[in-house]
Order: sequence, then structure tokens, then C-alpha cells
Amino acid sequence: MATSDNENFFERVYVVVRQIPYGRVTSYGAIAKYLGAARSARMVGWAMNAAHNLDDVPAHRVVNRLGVLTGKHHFDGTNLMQQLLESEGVEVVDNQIVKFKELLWDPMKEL
DNA sequence: ATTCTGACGTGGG
DNA sequence: CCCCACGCCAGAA
Repeated sequence: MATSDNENFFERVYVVVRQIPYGRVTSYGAIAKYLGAARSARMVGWAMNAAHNLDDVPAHRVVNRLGVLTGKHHFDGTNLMQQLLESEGVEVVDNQIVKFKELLWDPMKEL
């Protein structure tokens, strides 16, 4: 894309996050890597912060590489993120996703 | 323009 | 196992 590829880094993240299947989760690093910014995993998380206003972006399905709901603190409630995940059939114990490895949806692998 | 921070990740002690 | 420091890049003060 000659020049249209200059989409905001955020939007790129959104596109990937929006494709996360129901009941699945992914990590910031995985998304960053898919975007070619593996060294900027933080930016993914930062992008989510902006996505906070978008309903199209299920940020609750994005966790850190350990499967921990690190960003739950940013959600409206304290356990909103966990509730959303559990409502999708994702077990969460101690802010950590159970079987995270099995539920992990890697964009590079799936796409 | 400069400085700090941040929902990460990796590595080292 | 826990704690600390560095890298990375973008946005806000």
C-alpha cells in the first residue's frame, strides 16, 4: 500500500484483536509479533488502552504471555475482565487463565 | 523539544 | 522462586 499503510498502529492491533474467536485468548507479544513489531509488545497494550472506547475490540481476550489478566485493572470494574472471559467459557483463577496454552490463539499460527 | 510513563518480554542475579 | 534492569515505541504533560 503506497501510502494507505500508514494506518495507526492502534488500528492494526484492533484488526487482529477483533479476529480473536469466541472463547479464545491471545497475548500482547503474539499480536505485536504478527504486526512485525515483536519488540513493541508494549505498544499493543498501549493500543488497547485507546481501544478501551471501542466495543469492537474485545480487549478482555488479550492478556500477557503468562495468561494473566494484567489489564483487568483498567476495566470498568475490578473483575469485569475476568467475568467476560468466564462468560465465554474461559476459566480464570487468581487473575490467570487456566489452560491458557490451549486457549491461546496465535494470529501468526491461525492466520 | 524533553521527560515520563506504560494493559510487555526477555534476561540476569 | 523473587526482584531488578534494559529494550522498544508511541502518546501525553
